[in-house]
Amino acid sequence: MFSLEQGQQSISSRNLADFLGVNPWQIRKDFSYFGDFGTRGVGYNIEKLAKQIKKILKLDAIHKAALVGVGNLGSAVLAYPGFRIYGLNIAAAFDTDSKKIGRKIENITIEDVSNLRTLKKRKINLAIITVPRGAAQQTADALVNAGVKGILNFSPCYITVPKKVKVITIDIAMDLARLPYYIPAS
Amino acid sequence: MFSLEQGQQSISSRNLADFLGVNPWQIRKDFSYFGDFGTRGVGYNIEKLAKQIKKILKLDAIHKAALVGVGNLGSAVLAYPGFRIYGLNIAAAFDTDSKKIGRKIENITIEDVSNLRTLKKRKINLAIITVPRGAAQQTADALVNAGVKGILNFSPCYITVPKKVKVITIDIAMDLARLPYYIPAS
DNA sequence: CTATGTGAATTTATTCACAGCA
DNA sequence: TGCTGTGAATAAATTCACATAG
Repeated sequence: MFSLEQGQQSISSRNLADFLGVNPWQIRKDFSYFGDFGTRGVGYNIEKLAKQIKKILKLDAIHKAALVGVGNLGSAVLAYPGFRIYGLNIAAAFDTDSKKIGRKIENITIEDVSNLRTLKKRKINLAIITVPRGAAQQTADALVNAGVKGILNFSPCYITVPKKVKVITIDIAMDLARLPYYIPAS
Repeated sequence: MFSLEQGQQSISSRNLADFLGVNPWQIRKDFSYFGDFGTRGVGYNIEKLAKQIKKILKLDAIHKAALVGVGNLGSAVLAYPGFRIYGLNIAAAFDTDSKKIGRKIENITIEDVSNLRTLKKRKINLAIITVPRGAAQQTADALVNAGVKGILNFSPCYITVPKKVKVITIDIAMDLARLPYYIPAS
């Protein structure tokens, strides 16, 4: 179905399509919308392709993010591997619990939420909300005030922000709820 | 923009559309594909509508799920509110750590992963994987063996399963990486 | 000869406009 | 009159076919 040797320079639309489970012409059409970065008769240079895609997705620069709420979920997110390959860097963590403040987790010192207003100065404009549901909105308000432009929200609730701010909400229960749809009736 | 009184019986396609941020005719067209469950001149009976949607999404029955890996992330998922409204019930938790086995968390006793094979007997066919990346594939294999039909995977890696099994992977880093795309260059 | 890039053909989705029912 | 449900019109996405570059 799919073969790609270690150290290979290029990949064809067919190889990519097989790997992703789509058609070759979809790959080619989609790429062509952003310019022609393939070589006829050969395929797509892997390094060049990765660079192009990162530029298109605006992942060609380092982005710093803050995390608010260092409970179980927050700790898990801080320990989550793989942020780096997207150019992401969790640069600060905040909580309200005085027992946690000052402690270090994953090399990051937990700060009091009152320090959130320093985010703009520190050029952090992404944030992750992992606080209890009841505190989500006020946390979002504080983040927006601190100049944050994008929020990843793990609280199972709607939060209201100015429309210049982008919010992505991850509702674990909703994701789990999608599964039964694909399962044939027993 | 949107008004809906407490205790109201029906909702119009316009109200729903405003609330969801889409057009009224989208609502009507989409619903019509599944039959006509609205009343002309009035709107959609809320209770009936909810029941229909639950049936379409196969959420009209209780689904039991198991969680494997009771670390920070697993504990957070067990404590996550809101599973019930989707008819979901996390009925079992598993780990390999003998220090955790037997302990109770959120009223669920943590079992040894060797007990996974009992899932079929217990009619649990959904599972959540919150184990470290290196253990994800073998966990998935054990789950498939135990008759699990749907897996929600929080490990940032591809897992291979028979195609009759549905996997939804949540990669927190990838979700965070989506945000910069929406943020105007500073 | 191989694999891209792209117009043209086809299919699918969205939007509109209004007939029909409460 | 008000709002749904749906055929028709429009727009968008997908698929095809092939000229073209390496």
